[in-house]
Amino acid sequence: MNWKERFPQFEPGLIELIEKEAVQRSFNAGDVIMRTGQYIKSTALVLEGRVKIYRESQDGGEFLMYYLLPGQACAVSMICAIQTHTSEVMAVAEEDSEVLMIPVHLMDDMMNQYKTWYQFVIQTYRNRFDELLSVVDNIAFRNMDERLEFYLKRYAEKTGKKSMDISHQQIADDLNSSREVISRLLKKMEQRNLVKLHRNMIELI
Amino acid sequence: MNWKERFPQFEPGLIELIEKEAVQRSFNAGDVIMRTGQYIKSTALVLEGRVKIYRESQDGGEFLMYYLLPGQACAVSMICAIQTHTSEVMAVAEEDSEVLMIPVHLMDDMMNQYKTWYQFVIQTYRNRFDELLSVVDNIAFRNMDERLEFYLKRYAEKTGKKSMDISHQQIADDLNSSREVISRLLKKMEQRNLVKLHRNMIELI
DNA sequence: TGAGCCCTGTGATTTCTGTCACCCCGGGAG
DNA sequence: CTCCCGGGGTGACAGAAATCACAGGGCTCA
Repeated sequence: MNWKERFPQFEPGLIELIEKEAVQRSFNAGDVIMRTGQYIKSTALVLEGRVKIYRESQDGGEFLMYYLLPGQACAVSMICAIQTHTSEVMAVAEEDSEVLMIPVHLMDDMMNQYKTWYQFVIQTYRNRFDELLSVVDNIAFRNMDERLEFYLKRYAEKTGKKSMDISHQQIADDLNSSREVISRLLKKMEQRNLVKLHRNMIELI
Repeated sequence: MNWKERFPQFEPGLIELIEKEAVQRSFNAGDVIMRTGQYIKSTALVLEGRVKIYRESQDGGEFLMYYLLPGQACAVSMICAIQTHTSEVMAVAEEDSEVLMIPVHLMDDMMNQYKTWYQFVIQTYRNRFDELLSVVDNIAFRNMDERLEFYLKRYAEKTGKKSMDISHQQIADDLNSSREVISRLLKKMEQRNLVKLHRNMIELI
């Protein structure tokens, strides 16, 4: 699929520029696209697949913030890009993914010259900010059982599937919890007839 | 103090427009500037004082996100403004404050016509996003004792004072915790010689 | 076929936090 | 001055979650 179809709103001049300067890269499921502390050289637009953005703590903990789907971009990479910062988050391909990498040194001009670009950037900030807000809500106000339900619901939404191929351990990592806790809570959900548990797979009901 | 001195970066045309269309309002300490669920009619720029932005849960819990100081603006009000949404956060004056209210229907044109304005908006998004990230870090990875230390440090930074006039109950509210827990943790901090406790006042060391 | 690994279930224990109960103290209102 | 109220200290307890320990089952690979 041609990348332009993912971003039909972009104006011709912008498309030309991207065509000339950006690089399209493929990642396999599990590949790290951007690492915490890494110097950012490009802004990433997702074309295909699914990218997971999460935060890392000093002592090895992880915490999932949100997913990027085709047509979306990483707000953090834009933020850091403009300031020539290092990344504050990890980006990992959760499925095989196609990503368009736009060199950061172009950002300033693109913002100035292409209205459709800065609209896209603003839109991106807004969406990520909103998602971050709901994430804050969850960890600030909710117990693990409710957070788990939210997690599963969101996962199903993003993948569009009712059955998710994921282990309890992975969920625990994403929620910065532990496997046993997740297992127990899932068991309870199964008893409430909300899910059906299988090996490496959870079915939503 | 004239509001223009708070925003020296704004270009002449923008200043004129704001002069003509915006309204300056005064709030006393404790006044609610924006309520959760309220329809947003203006974007707020802080001129004087200190404004607290926090999230509310359905069941009465609060959770402090960050402070706005003079020269800063509420990213959330911009987000909602552009989409003509309702507010997702509370904004309360923590000190007597002066706020410039810019009607939301102007936002689109301002973004298009005034470069200094959209730079300001982008900057605002970036800063708030960054703050939100560090907030997420704290609640996701840290225990209450570390969150408390972070809270006190930030409070001292924002006010520029080493002694803060605040009750344990207020801190507990901001952290969505309870008074007893905060009291105990503060006691421990006092034993570690990090603070000195007084009635309605905490001294940082 | 057997070894090793990962996934899952489950009990026991511990730590952290929230909640309840009750205390004292200081300061302002009457 | 006394009363009352909000601020703060503290113990006891409850519940959530993390941690430890261990067992069984399935899958892969030699």
